[in-house]
Amino acid sequence: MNKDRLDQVYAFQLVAAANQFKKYAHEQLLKAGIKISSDQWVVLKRVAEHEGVKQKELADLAYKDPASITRILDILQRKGWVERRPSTDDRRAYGIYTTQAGAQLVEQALPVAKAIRAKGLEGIDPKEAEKLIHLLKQIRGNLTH
Amino acid sequence: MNKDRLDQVYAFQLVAAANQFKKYAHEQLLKAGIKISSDQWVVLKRVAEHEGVKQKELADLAYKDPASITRILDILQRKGWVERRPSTDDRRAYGIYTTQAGAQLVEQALPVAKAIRAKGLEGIDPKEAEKLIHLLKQIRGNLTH
DNA sequence: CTAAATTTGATGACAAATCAACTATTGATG
DNA sequence: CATCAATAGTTGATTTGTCATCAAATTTAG
Repeated sequence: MNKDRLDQVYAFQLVAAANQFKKYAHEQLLKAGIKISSDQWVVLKRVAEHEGVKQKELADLAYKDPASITRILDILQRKGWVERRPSTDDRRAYGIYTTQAGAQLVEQALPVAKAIRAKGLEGIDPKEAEKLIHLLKQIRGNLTH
Repeated sequence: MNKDRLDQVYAFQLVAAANQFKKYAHEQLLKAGIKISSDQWVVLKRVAEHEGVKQKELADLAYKDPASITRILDILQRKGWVERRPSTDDRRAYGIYTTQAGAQLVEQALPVAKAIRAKGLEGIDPKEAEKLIHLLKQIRGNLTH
């Protein structure tokens, strides 16, 4: 009757589910012939949705640290999926753009990403899924100063 | 009205909430004078609950990779909180035990850990929290072969 | 306009996750 | 019993997250 049993602690399930999601996503994308990680995908997708976005904005959009963005962009650039173009109005900043290959890859990966998300929600009522999103947002808010 | 907007995609919120939890926990534990990460805490707590546990069992209990367990135990050992004692019945394996300092630290950190979890659930109905745990388990199950 | 404060991005250090390769030991099978 | 597969743990490589620090550029104040 130990209330602290780890498998009943939400935080534990939260971290475990997040890890499993990343793992499954990476694996499924690989299986589809797309060598991209879950985090790289999030960033690439955001770039595709906001061509010319600055790294700082990207960090906000993806809820990631600017340092993480720097490194993920390094990888995406190395793979030839995005470009950094010097910003005209601010010489400290870059505008980030997808390359043709990057845009193509986004189109190719979109249905896979959708299938991955659907797989996670199998057997879960859409209403419940809505509630889940709301709860996750609230938790994150509670823990953010 | 884009249903795919990232902030509405559960996986995105899942990962963001998990990261935020780790971050907040680390920060609060530090503020309480306890230099331990969220992941180290999970492992240390499990060791305290299962003195003499083997690393493989620990990996299962904590939903972590054996390689992660090895490295986290290295740190916990370096900090003087756990011991690896050669297993008598299997010369490949170790029994993991908390040291006196480790056991003390668990006692000291327990209320802090509890407070951290409570903070995350502020304003959330306990029934909802139950549901959250269930949903997270189901998602993890859906994505696990 | 100049000096101070802020912002953007990069980098190094550390922790952690994943995968693959490796050693040592154990267990099973012919 | 000898061999061979499975298991426990370690290690290296790569990616990501967080923090702290830094340089360069911009903005704000005096």
